Amino acid sequence: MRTSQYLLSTVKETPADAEIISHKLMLRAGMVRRLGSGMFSYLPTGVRVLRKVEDIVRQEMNKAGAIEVLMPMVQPAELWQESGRWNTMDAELLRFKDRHQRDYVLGPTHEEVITDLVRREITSYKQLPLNLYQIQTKFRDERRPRFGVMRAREFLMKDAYSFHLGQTSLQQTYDAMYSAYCNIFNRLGLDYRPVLADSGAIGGSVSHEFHVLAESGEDAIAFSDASDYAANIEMAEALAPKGTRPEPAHALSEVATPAAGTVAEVAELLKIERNIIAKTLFVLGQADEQGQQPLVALVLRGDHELNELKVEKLPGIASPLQFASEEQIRVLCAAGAGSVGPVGLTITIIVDRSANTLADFVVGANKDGYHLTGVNWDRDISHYQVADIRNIVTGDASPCGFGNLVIKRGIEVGHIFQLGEKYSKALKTGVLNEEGKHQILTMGCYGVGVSRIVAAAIEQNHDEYGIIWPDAIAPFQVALIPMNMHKSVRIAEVTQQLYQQLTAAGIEVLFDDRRERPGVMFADMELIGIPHAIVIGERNLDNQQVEYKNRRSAEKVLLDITNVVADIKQKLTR
RNA sequence: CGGUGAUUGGCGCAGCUUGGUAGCGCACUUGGUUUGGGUCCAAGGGGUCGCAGGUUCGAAUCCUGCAUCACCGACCA
Repeated sequence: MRTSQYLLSTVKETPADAEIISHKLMLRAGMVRRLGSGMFSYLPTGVRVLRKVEDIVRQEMNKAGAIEVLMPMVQPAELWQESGRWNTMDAELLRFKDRHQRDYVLGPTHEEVITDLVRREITSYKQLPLNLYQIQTKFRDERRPRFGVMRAREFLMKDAYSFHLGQTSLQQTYDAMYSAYCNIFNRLGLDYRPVLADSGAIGGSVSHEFHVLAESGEDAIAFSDASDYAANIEMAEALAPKGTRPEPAHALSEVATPAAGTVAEVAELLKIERNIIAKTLFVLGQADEQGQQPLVALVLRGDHELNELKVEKLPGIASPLQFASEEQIRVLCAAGAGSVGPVGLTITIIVDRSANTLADFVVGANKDGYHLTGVNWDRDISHYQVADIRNIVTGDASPCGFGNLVIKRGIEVGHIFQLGEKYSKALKTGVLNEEGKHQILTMGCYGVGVSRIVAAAIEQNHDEYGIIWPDAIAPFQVALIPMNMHKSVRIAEVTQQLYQQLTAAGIEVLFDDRRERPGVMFADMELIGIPHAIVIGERNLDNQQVEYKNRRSAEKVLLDITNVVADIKQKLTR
């Protein structure tokens, strides 16, 4: 490709609304342009990278035995009503009507459509197992689109769905997808980790996320420093602290804590550490026969954070989790939220494992402006349950039994689930098994965020000059940068010749034939992130040589003109 | 969804307080100059000032409503 025939669209100034580096660089490098909130047009350079990622994903899926299909982005509401997600998915689901006033959704994912397809096409156990995938645009009405294509509303995703007669078969495909995903991210050249995950809104049980590690990642991942254990922070179990709870040493007493509402303020006022304060939160319990939702108290150590996901899974708790209102708290405790505690409460009290090992701790007195000190479990609070309801923190013992946890940030680029029968049951999808009996299918589903990978790759591969593409997904592999070509016939001839040779060898070359100054060409090729550059100049030409420059290492070497193609080929396969 | 802020040429911004019909840098066009790291000089083209209403002799500027976009927050009592 010649730059004069191409749409380079690079810009010097960073548009004001770009927040993270990948977003800025994708705009500056002329890869994408924003159309509306969370919606992007891809310019030629962006498309090239997107297609490379897509191709790798497609190849590895095919290799793993999955078969490609393509399903509509617009889907009839009936299917979503049938699965129940018309009601449960709520705000993220973009709904609209056609001219006949029929309801439709823009597909945020395709479980309903694929399950419907399979229930029509698959009639016998002999056709199973089956793993179908597509690479398709999705639309999710994110509550807050941001970071460019990283969290866009419209995005490109590979989604695969597998169908089985039983858990053994599902596990086999799941394992095959797990290793296919490892192959994908290895080939992409990204630093990634598979982590244990929650299956969230999609439903199901066993699940792994694949994360590209990056400071700007929106997810926190817990790693063991002594094993392969890795889990999304919302999933990582906080083990009960070792050792037993100390015996009470102090009597219960009330202290005035005017104007101290938060844990930090109370700690400051009483000159104590936050970890001997217990904070109490109130959530709604499951509705009884009359539809009444009792309050449930949650007690955590002052320096810990509630894990909503863990709480939501406990019996007796409303799901989705709902916090009690200020009024409800005041009615129950006769005090504002800043002065509440578990002492004297008759409702269900759930205590975090760590808070449970406290002795002589501090809680709100259920009296505005007062706290209790010297509080002890059993002696002062008789009925309570103990559970793991907090987020893990750095240094906690790893649930795997080896080492301690460290927390890193990651960008979720892949997610595999064992769905079970959630959709096949709702949509009554089954076949006759070997015994001639009707059996509901078991499903798995496997997603890769194709457009998100592009942004994630940039987060992990850039410098002050711009993007540094891994070879596998670079928009072009080689940049040809002639010095003063429009004045020197010799330079022009050699560059044309190299362009033809490299192109003929199947190498993707961007030949900068613009009438621009060298600085402009260097800056653009570096911004776009082309991994290998060849600079053709008069001085080196006198020795029948051109200069090679590596984008990542900045290594410069002289190559003999006659060897350029071979030398570049060698660098590309390395 | 809550809070804050923004909206002026393709991009980044000034002008608004104190009303008088729009300006700067980049980009673009033309000519010249320069040519191994975003040259320099000159001359140009391009804007219903987000939309709708109001106040006024007169509105980018003041008032009202709407729209769009962004940031922060959405357990941390």
